[in-house]
Amino acid sequence: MGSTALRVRFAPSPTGYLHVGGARTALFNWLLARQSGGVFVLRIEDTDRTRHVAAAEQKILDDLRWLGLDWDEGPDAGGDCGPYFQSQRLDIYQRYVEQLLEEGNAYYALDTPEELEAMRADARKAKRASTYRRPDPLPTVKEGLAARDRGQPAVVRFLMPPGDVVVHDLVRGEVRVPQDEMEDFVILKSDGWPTYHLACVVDDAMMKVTLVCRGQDHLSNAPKHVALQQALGFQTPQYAHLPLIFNLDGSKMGKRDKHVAVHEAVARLIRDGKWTIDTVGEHARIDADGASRWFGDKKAGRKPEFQALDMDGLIRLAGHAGVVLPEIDVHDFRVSGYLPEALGNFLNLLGWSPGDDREHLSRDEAVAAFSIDRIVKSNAKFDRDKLLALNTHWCAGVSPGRLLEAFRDFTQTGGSALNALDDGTASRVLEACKGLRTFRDVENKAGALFVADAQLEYDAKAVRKVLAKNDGQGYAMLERLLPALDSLATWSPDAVEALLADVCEKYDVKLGDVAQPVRVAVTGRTISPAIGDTLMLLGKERTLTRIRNCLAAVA
RNA sequence: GGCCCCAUCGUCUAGAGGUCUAGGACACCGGCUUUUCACGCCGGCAACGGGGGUUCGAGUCCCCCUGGGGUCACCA
Repeated sequence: MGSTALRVRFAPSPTGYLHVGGARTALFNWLLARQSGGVFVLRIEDTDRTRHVAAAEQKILDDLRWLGLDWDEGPDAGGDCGPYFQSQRLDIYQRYVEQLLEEGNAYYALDTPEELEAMRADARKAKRASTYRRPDPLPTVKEGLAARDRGQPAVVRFLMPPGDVVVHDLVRGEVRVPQDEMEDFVILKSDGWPTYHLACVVDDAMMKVTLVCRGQDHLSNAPKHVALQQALGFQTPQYAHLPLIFNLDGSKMGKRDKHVAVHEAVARLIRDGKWTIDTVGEHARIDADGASRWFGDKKAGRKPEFQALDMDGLIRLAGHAGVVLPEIDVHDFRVSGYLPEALGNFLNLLGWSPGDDREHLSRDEAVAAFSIDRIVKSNAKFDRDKLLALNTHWCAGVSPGRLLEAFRDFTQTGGSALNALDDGTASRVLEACKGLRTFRDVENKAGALFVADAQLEYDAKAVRKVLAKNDGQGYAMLERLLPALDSLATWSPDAVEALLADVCEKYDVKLGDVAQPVRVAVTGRTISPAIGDTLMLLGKERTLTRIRNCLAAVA
């Protein structure tokens, strides 16, 4: 790998939460750095002022940390190549633009949007790839500046030098792009901010990045970047372009998916008369105008504007509408009760494999095993079933302490009612929920134990099938059980289960005939931890209270 | 549409010319376990897109076709 240490970077743009695809890229870069003693740089590419989302950086950093990916240089970490926000490096880009301009490698372009559109149309008709027609003669810098000062749109374009460009990609080999495929792309926007291409090339050079590992959607950018590097006299880093990740059905994993899912549910609620537009605003905590823009108005022919609602509002709205959001961001999985160990393991296996039959890799094992030449070339699909299986595996394999820690993050981040539990209780709940697939399972299985007794809701179907059937056989069983439980001296899972077993023998019935009525009576549902654990968690008093309440309700 | 990239079970993948009657995992199907839901255990189904070459021999190399994807912005 040469004499200098490896320096890699992850460069997200703060437009929302950390996407799983981005997380995979970050993970691979991190792995590369950690296994080689190299440096992992985090850089925020916030040069798009229109798409910038407030506090998005913090969310991204937070989810990166949650995944266990730490960076050596970047926001909160500092470093010698900062600042690590592109919005704070504007003067640097300006310098290089001037250099390019002076050396005749760039020029001011004064085309109007209409002219550009016309060029695109022409190119399409002529079946040409590049659309931009270089002006002849080129405007001088003076003319450009003058036009800009007059308020005319003026951008700076890179003057693409003649000759094909070859990119040496570590996963794809040599990629050659013919010269006429590349046009004079914009490097400085009319608002004075750099485009991605310029900022990225300049920063990678100044931050001494030796290897650029990113998604394959950037492959077609690589030749442009190489040409720019040559014009600026920069060294070209090594490149590795990762295969892309799609939904199982082949569609892209876009954040639109979430809006669409919620929108459909809300439309249904409104159609059924259960909600109005005001309800939407209320739940999403946005004003009436925002709500109506987000939802759209069919009669007025107004399409939904999804940007009217940010992700946090959308999450709130989804909660109220009873929609499980399609999970596409790291944060979604965090809120859904996944372990970072599992998500990381899963992402690690998307586009890479260790080469043997191992599927379960700890982070340390991944650091040891990872290598760029084992990266797969073809795109992958995100199979949630497999992720679920991995999560199940890690939930079972992780230490009780670690599981508790992760569970607390889940209840906190997702706003679970179980967040109120103390550590001791939470541990016992986790223990009683062994076999869990996600932390949501814990909520579903044990949540009813922690609502107030008077608030306990009974599932009608469960009552019918377990308690009421056969002339109230279940209720009868409860009547018999009540005094026995009441007089039970030691309240432990074993003692409770022994008592139930005795009852079975005494009345010659199956364990299910006695345990299920109790379960339904104390939880309102047919699902809960093992009956001994369920009653233990509930405590003797509340168990008896709930059974009495249940009996009283039918009396 | 131009250009670029890719192509093994439904999915993630192993496979770097003979050891491939193609391996593993998830999903699925059967069975076992079981007081619910899960978990767990055992077994089964299931793939080299098509056509040409090269070679004694091709899933593995080459070409074409087909299919999928990316990209063609003053977004990154």
